[in-house]
Amino acid sequence: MQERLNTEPVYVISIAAKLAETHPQTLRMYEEKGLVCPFRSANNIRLYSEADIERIRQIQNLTQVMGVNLAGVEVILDLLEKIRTLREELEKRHEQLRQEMEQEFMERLRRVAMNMDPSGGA
Amino acid sequence: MQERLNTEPVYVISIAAKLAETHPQTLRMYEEKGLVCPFRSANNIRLYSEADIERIRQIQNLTQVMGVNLAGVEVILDLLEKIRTLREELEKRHEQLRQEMEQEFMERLRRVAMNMDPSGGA
DNA sequence: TTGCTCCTCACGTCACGTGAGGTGGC
DNA sequence: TTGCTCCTCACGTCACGTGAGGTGGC
Repeated sequence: MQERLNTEPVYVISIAAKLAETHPQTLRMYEEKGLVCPFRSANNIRLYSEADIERIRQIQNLTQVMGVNLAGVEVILDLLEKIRTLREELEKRHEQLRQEMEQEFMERLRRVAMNMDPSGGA
Repeated sequence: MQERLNTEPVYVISIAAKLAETHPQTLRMYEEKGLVCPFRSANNIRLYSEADIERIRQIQNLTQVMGVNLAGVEVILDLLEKIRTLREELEKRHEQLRQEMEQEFMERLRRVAMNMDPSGGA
């Protein structure tokens, strides 16, 4: 439906639980274990964002479908994040290398040109 | 002690269990779940390699220290393997890019030289 | 008042580790 | 025979999910 995830925390716990097809008490447990940390309103009510819901769904998939416990979920989510970071970092390094080599090329080209046409050199 | 891991399967289950500080029955369970698959001798005896022992230690660390269950261990070991592969792959691509750009440089240099010294060109 | 929220306590179920028990081949 | 191996069965413990019970503010 939505083109991008709404990161504004807007869902109270009952709605969040329905959206992620789980139980409010389970969400409170996830928070206690530091797995999903919703915003709190001024009067202490938990408020979940779309991103939170998506994370809850991912956790549900790991626990219910794959049988992973919450200690495992924590490690796995960290590793997935690490993979994402690694990919981005290496993408960046790739681009950086390309630019460095382009610069080196220009430098070498300049030197070669100076050798071939001494009148232009110092 | 050893410089590199011996991949020959040489340890029977009691020795393997002692080396990894666990119990033979636990190793049988790991095998049943497909986590550690030792060789079998002609008379059906399990034989573990150094690499197997190292993997068992890694599993022990995940379960005993970090509290991850075996379903989680399976996912985590897969992800760690994926990270290793990803790193190697991108290392390779990095080197490949370097060579491609070097080739491109030589090509561009050749063209420039032809322009600057028409007598040498066709 | 109704329907939500907050919290804590407790129970059922299941996975994992571990031991026991009985077998068989060097 | 001794000490290993193989296997299966069963129990204790713990984590997780879930419900109940009692509170408080729109």
